[in-house]
Amino acid sequence: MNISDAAKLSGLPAKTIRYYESIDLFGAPRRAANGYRRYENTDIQTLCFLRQARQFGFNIGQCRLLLGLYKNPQRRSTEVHQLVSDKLKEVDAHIRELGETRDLLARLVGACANDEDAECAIIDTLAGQQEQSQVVEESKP
Amino acid sequence: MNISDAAKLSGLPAKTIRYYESIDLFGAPRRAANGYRRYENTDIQTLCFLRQARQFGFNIGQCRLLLGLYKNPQRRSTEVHQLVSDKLKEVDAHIRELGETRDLLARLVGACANDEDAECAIIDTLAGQQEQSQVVEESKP
DNA sequence: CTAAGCCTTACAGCAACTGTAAGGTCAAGA
DNA sequence: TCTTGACCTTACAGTTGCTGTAAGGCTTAG
Repeated sequence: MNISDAAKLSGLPAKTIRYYESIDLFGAPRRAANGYRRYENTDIQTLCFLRQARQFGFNIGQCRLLLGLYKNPQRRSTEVHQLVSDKLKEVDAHIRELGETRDLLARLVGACANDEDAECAIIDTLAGQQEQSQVVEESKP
Repeated sequence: MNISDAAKLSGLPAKTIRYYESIDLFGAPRRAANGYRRYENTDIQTLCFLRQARQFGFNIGQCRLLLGLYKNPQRRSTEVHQLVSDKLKEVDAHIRELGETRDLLARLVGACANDEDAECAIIDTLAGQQEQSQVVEESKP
């Protein structure tokens, strides 16, 4: 099948499939006489694997590792487990971080008068110079 | 003061300050005779504002808007409120999305035997072809 | 014959920086 | 005075994971 069929079946844009080929994430398929890429059903499996892994937040390097395990019949499931639980920790950390940002934003929203006045607690907070402990002298007055 | 002082005081890398100048987010400061950028204390306020806004997840475009409001004494706090509560909604949506990913990952981790065997529920799940409803015929068999 | 709809490559662009190279400036110490 | 090191400058490339665009070739239906 041609690349657009592979795209439909895998759920990845054709452009992305070519991109994965260009970075050697997905092996180059054989070509038809006219130069068109020809994909097999097994290629679709692999492309789906990549789409899913990306959807789960694995970056390209991690996808490469996962794909190596996927293709390796001698893999041990504990290796896969390790990769995925590391990613889980990563996502958890990200969620916590975002949660803190969320709370700070909520506090800002709550503090703002939300009226026609120029005075604004949000602006005041954003302009706060947390990093500045003292005023520095001009290098050359 | 020179750019490295401004960097220390604002908490932004000097490189980032130059970058903000290059994209017209932060106005170019006057130059000393030797060509060095000279920053005033009021510049530090603005740079801190930008650092904080970026930390809160506002992108450069949104920072531009916020900065406009910051610098405009005729602003109405409701405009600021709008921007920030929009961002809050954005962050909430992002957190929900990540939460779903987290749950799916946790399910994967739970399903994996985590042993020396090659059989792995994670690999099986990732290879699942959700998008594929039927096998497509070869375009040219 | 032509028009649409595929396919190909190559290059540019996105966000928001960060790294590197190549060179100018400045203050302190031997 | 020379030199060393820490600044500063610009310009360009690289990062991540694609996506858009251009320019052209192939294929198929009418």
